[in-house]
Amino acid sequence: MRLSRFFLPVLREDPKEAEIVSHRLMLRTGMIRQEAAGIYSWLPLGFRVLKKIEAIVRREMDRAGALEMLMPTLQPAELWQRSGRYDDYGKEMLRISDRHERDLLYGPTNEEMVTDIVARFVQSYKQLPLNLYHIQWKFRDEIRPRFGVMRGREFLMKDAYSFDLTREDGEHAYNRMFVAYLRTYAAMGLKAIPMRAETGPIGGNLSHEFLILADTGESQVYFDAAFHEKDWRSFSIDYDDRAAVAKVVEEFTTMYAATEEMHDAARFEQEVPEERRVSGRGIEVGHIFFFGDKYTKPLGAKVLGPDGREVYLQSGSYGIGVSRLAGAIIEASHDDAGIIWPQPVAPFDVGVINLRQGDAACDAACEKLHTELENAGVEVLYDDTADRAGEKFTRMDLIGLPWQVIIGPRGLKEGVAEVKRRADGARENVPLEQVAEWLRQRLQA
RNA sequence: CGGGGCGUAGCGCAGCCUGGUAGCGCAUCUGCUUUGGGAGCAGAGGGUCGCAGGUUCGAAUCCUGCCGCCCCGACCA
Repeated sequence: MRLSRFFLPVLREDPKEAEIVSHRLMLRTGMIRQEAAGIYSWLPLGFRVLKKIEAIVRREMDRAGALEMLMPTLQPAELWQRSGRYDDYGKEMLRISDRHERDLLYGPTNEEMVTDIVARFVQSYKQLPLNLYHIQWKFRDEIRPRFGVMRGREFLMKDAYSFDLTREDGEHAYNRMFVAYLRTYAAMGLKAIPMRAETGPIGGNLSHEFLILADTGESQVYFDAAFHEKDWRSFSIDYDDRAAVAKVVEEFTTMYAATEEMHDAARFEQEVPEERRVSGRGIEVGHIFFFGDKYTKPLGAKVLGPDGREVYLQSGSYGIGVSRLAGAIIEASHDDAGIIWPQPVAPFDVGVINLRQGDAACDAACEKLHTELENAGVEVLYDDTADRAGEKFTRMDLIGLPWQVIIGPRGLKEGVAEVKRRADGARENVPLEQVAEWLRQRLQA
């Protein structure tokens, strides 16, 4: 992609409304544009990140046996009247009426709808287990939207729903999602600590939140430093092996970790040696619930079991804030110069900087590398603009692509390009003809 | 919803107190010179001063009402 043909409206100055770093950087890099309080357009750069996050979430959900579908943003009120939540949900739910004055709502979540689908089509235990998910925009009319996409009113969420015959099966479904979440965050270069959570308006009795640490987090968290020593890399797992899945869950839930609401200071002090007690701020990036028949009962989702008796399904729901993650990742990964994207979610893998646009040798070398990289399947943003060198460096650091290739007359005399790693600023001169392969190897690693 | 603040050019701001018909920096456009960490010179374009009413010869400025946005608190992916 040539920068001259891309849409990258970077702002030179900090927008005054942005208080926290991710919001500021998302606005400055032209990832998003605010349309109303808590409602954003995703411009091309931001949209690429959103798609990357979504792809990782999708891959891990599919891997864990969940099935992707798509439910609408608008839902009939009637469905929610049956579960009793039409009144319970309060003002946070956006209510709409159509031309026939039928009551609709912009979905804040989809338990009712998915349960209704399952109730209609699933009659036998032989059709279980079932886990359906979608990645769809939600609307919650927050009292106070803030911090950009971290607490928007409209936001993109992956929500999965499991349906099983027995409580044991249901808990295994819960555990599968738990493990899938660990893998998902790890694949984005994040450590998300699972913590026991309150169930809120979703209801139920088994629930965990996943939080990543960042100074600007909205939750106060307390946990055992032993979490830092865990192996967070994507580990392989057989999702059908109940014992293996349960073991991973146990491994990540026995150490103390709690948010403010669930924190028990006495227990914390008793279970965790003083030097390992950590407290800090966290951002909630996922929340999973197991709630048994809370929704299946009122919505009539029941099947015949092997014994010929009717039973209500055991279900759970599992959410990941996809759009919030874009902000959360920036909170966890940036420096004074700008964003430092973990490669799996970076909008492009590599930025090529032509220091002397218009110079025949520089143009030729950049064009050639640009083509080589694209042919090799590397996502590259080539700064072919006539801007000055300093502006190009600053802008490239700001948008935070993992790798930069700097090509100018000075290096060309030696037949080299300078390759810079954004994360730590490490630079290396690489012979021009080897740059594409050099990068390809590092991107695969 | 309670408390605080803001709305003037694409962005950041001044002007408002003390009314006289809008200005600065950056950005944008043209030309020339520059070119390895946000260049210089010369010129140019761009504003319903959030909206509505009122006071006045005259309102960005004073008064009233409304709208929008941000920040702090109680709730949430």
